[in-house]
Amino acid sequence: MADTTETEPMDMMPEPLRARERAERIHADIRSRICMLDYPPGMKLSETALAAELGISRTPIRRVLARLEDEGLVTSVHGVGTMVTNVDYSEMSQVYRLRKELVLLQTVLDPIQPDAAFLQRFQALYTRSEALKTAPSARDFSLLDQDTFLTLLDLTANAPLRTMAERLYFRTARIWLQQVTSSHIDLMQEIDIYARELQDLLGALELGDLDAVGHIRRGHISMSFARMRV
Amino acid sequence: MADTTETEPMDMMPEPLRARERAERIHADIRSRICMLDYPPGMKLSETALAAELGISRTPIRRVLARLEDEGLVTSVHGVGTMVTNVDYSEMSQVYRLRKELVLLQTVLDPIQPDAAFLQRFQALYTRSEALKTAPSARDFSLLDQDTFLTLLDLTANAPLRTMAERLYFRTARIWLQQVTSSHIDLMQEIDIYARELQDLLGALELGDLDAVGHIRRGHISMSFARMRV
DNA sequence: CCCTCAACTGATGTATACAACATTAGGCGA
DNA sequence: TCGCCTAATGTTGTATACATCAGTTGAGGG
Repeated sequence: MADTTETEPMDMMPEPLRARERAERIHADIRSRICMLDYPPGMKLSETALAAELGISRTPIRRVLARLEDEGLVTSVHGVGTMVTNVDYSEMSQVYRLRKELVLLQTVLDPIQPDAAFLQRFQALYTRSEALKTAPSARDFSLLDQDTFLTLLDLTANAPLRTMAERLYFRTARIWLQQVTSSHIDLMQEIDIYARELQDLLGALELGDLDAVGHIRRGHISMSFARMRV
Repeated sequence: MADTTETEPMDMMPEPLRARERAERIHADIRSRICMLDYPPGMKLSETALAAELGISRTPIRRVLARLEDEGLVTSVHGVGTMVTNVDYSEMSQVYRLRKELVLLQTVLDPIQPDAAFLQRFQALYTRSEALKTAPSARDFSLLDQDTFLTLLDLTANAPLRTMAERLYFRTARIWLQQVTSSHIDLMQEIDIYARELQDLLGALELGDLDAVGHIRRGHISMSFARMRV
């Protein structure tokens, strides 16, 4: 009698959030394309085109775009289109000043002491930064910076702080890539500086000195911003 | 030939964001109902019912609910419904600890010196707090606290900080009202303390001492949280 | 040649029917 | 009477047709 229907009541993880998960992937995907300048500022993101590309209808696409608009990465105007936002200096300045403060809170509010696995993950990041010296790539650099940020986010258990820091990071992550592309800053120099930063952070992490981690990051965020304003 | 169509090209404010504005109002409205416990935790918010109540379709309602879900005020489950979230102690604790830090940043990062009009607005808030002593009302108290928060938000020009502080505030604003309703804290005592806080803040504002404003608020947030954990 | 305006095009916003899903009530048999 | 299975119901998620809006283009008149 069990042949007629295959209900499979025993499933390790039924994952009733299949739809939610898909939306999450699409969101992260479009966000990544914006931050990697695959979708440059001003570009129109057609809901119809995205829907066709992903093989779904406009409805779930619109939900993702609405979230991206909340996050300040796109703006939708009725009758015109959905355009990737540009980042002006004033806004960028405000975000950076706030990030400089939040990065300190990340190691003060609900700090999580790094374990061996974490140190290994971070060591891999440092290795990548050294590899960039022999094979410079602005895109790979941006990806490394993104992975580093997300890794260091695991040092705090404060969920609201994590989400806010993440929103702020992706809000201005593309600025650096823009500056490199337009040759306003030197790629090789940035790679050298970044490798040193990761080395410094690795040393502080091995000592378990999270306070030092926060201040090292703060200093680098500040200097990185200072080098950009050409 | 102009009789057939009434285009009215001359309008003071064409307001092309009529739809956007409506969504904003609906969002603020539902958010207020949740924070005022008109929609208590666990209550199911039917999209169909809300759409019928507002005389529109489910589509714009769903957009608002999706945003509220991003803000942590509701959770939607496929096939079940959209329920008002509950706030557990751990989450509340994390939010309060973060708010204590952000309230300091609000008067440090991009401070705006209060002008005469601002002082007058704040004076009105203090008057309301004194009026509450003769006519105590938990609901009016919550509304006053909300207005006070939004007013003090104008002391910083940092847009990202403003949006984040606002999100955090509304995330846990209903906790206090819950505690009063369940008689875990004394309403009259809270009103007295709050009136004193507004008096202290008014004095600091009149002196233009924004640093004092931040620290006074920080202390009151901390003590308010301490009084709540029964 | 230039200005005006009206229709066209393509975009987002909305309404609605349908699909997928979870819960519940009820019937049927052991 | 108890347990299981099935159908019904109500929910959110999706697809799609339509409404609304803004930019564009081209024809017509001065």
